[in-house]
Amino acid sequence: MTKSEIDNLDDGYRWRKYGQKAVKNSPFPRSYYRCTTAACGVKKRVERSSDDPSIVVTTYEGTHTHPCPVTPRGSIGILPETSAFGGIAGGGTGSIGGDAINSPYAVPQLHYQQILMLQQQQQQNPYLYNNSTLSSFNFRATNISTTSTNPVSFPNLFLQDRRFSPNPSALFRDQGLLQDMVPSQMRVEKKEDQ
DNA sequence: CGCTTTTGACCAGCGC
DNA sequence: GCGCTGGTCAAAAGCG
Repeated sequence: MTKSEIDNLDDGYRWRKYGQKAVKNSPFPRSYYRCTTAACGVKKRVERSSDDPSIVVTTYEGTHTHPCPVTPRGSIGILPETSAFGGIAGGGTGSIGGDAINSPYAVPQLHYQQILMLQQQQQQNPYLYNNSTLSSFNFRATNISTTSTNPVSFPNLFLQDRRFSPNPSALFRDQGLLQDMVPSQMRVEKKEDQ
């Protein structure tokens, strides 16, 4: 679970969307993605939480059989092995089964990408953010990696959602959502199962 | 031209 | 068996 107004979180892998469905208990559609790398059948589902639209629930299914690629579509997608999250990019991400959202591996990647996107958004829409919100992200980001030049094309991400949210700009208007984006609260730890 | 996204159709599982 | 729901397919369109 990741707190973000952006659905299409870039976790460093390349995904191809193969379906989208409206789900029963949510006004938001669920999107289905497959890893584009040949011989890697990892899938992920992306949906928005019904009771908190600012939360994106990403469910990974399967394990990547390849290292995290450098995505040619403008995102570096690389999480250094020496990062605070330690060796995530080595390929052992995700977990099989419905509880993949609780994977201790997948979540930090999303978190990292979010930081990069937030930095980008601040550059494009500085007036939307207060200083305290972004300063914490900048701090975390520089601690994670110094190569965080990730030109995520976030306007396109909103185009994707446009059909399903009558007024997407409302998400931006509501500064409260962004102010809630505290890094330590981005991931919902739910450790159990087995 | 190749790759990705969109989107309606199709299919399988499940509850009644 | 039927309807509902979630997941996948595949053709068409879009994009760089």
